[in-house]
Amino acid sequence: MKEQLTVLLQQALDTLIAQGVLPADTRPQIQIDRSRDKRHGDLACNIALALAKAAKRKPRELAELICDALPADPLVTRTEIAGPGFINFFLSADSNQAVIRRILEQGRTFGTSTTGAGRKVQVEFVSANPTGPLHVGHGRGAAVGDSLCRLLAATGWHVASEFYYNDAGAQIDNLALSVQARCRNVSPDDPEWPQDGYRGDYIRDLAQAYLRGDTVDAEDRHVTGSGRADDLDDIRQFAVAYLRREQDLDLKAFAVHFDEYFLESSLYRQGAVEATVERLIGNGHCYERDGALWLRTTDFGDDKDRVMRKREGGYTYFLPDVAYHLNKWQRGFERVINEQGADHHSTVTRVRAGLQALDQGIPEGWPEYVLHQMVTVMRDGAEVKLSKRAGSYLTLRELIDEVGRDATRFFLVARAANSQLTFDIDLALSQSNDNPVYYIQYAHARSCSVMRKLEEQGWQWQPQSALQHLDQLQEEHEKSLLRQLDRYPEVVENAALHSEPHTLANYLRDLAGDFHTWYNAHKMLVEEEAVRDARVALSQAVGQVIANGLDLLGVSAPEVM
RNA sequence: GGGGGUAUAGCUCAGCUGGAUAGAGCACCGGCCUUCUAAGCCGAUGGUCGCAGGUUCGAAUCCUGCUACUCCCGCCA
Repeated sequence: MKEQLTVLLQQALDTLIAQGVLPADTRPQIQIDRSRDKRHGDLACNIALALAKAAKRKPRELAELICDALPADPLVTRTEIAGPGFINFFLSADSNQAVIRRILEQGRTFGTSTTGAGRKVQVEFVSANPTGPLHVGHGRGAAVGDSLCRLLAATGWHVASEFYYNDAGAQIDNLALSVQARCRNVSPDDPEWPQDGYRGDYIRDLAQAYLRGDTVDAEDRHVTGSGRADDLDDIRQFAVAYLRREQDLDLKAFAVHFDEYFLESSLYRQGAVEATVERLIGNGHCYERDGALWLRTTDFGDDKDRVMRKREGGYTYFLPDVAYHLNKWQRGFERVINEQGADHHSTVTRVRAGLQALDQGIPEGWPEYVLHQMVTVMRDGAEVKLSKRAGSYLTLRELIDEVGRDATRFFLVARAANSQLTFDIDLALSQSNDNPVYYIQYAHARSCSVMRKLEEQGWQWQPQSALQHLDQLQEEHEKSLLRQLDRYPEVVENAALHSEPHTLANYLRDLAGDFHTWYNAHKMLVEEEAVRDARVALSQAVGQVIANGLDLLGVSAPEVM
């Protein structure tokens, strides 16, 4: 609808240019906004305010001229000039009601677009090292990252999801030593316990499984434990597989899927790390100091230079990170979005600097980052304390078991990533309108219930004939709902474009609120057939949009509650 | 000390990327009411958008400088 209006406005401006009212070189950005206030019509345009100076006229006067030059169109019933010079458009009832037809015809595809045009985008998220179960912070990454994938796919991108992890570094050695200690019945408080060992109880379970000779099947590896406590390498293999399997189960419980699991070790095996170092040295961005090899990242906006190769010869994590991202670039991803905890923010500049130093024509802002802030968990009005030293923390799976997948996903995705999040378990569990998940799902269930009730009463409802009666939707509540429904495709588009899935969550809460209000105010299953047809059509449309939107958040839309 | 993030109603948070009188839910207050599903419904009150400047027709939104909270700042990952 905005597009049609833009065309009309452009024609009006062309006319004014031809008449000499506007300078010939006017290249205006036509911006059309939805009116917040009903009295300001349906859509508003600020073009007269923006062009007033160029036209050397008062904004209202120019607005008048634009309106006069506007071609007539059945879409627009009338225009009005308001405030400092806004042009308000009042659209025909017909065009407002047409959204229901679009929704019912398009069904599950309503709200999707082809904006991405099949271009390749990769979303990397979670990327937890296999040293323990996933915690709530990983859950936030999983919820946000997976929703981003869904949003991008819905807007026409070719999406690949990826999980990156280190299966061979110092932390994994540490893991193996911890498991070995447990195999030998050493406890975290014993003097022989390894320095910085992983103290959690899961290490004990892991050790027992190893000693039993269990076989573990993870998504990307399969290992049988030998049970030999002396074989540290075997323990390492087993421990990584075991914890990867645990994480797979966590992700499965969360309905999150990855197309690719990428191993840091593979970069070394393929020589990608060496090749990257040589390239960086060859480009003259490196120097030696104190026996270490440094990259001059300050040339690319970092606040200090970074060590790439340590004095003892090993590489810092930063170098494989650069090699990894070069690999992503070579795989042809036009966009790469990395979803990570905000504590990794310092790597952003570093990785981008490294990529620039490679001189491969990689854009400066590539890759994109979505960084999420910390999650704290509340239960019974008090913060659930997480003790890293004792290795005790609330795992993602425990949270899902307690409040369910839908509530967990919704709560973790419903807040802007870059603000801190408090997860209120009591709220997530409550079946009341305080709980947005319940509130939204209930709106969907209600819309389904109306249909069931209709059939019980022996009434017929056919979309084709119902669509003939949309002019019956005259109540204010119905008009607000129509406006709300009409926004949905834009909401999806913007959420995908700006990597902000929380805006979709907010939208759904608003839509559900409008639906409940309408439901309370007006009976749908009235005797009068035309009115009933139209209202059921609206109810169906709302249910469809809620189902579509919830799906993009990875939340189910139950038909009965 | 350097950097990231945040700051909006008593509380939890929105605010469509610069638009018109800043919104919602809780809480509080006043009415109504038990329904096509069982979250009751309607309304009122409540704001120096952290502070101070700047940019322009117009700023919660952009820029600069402060303040508070928070996270990061290793030849760990």
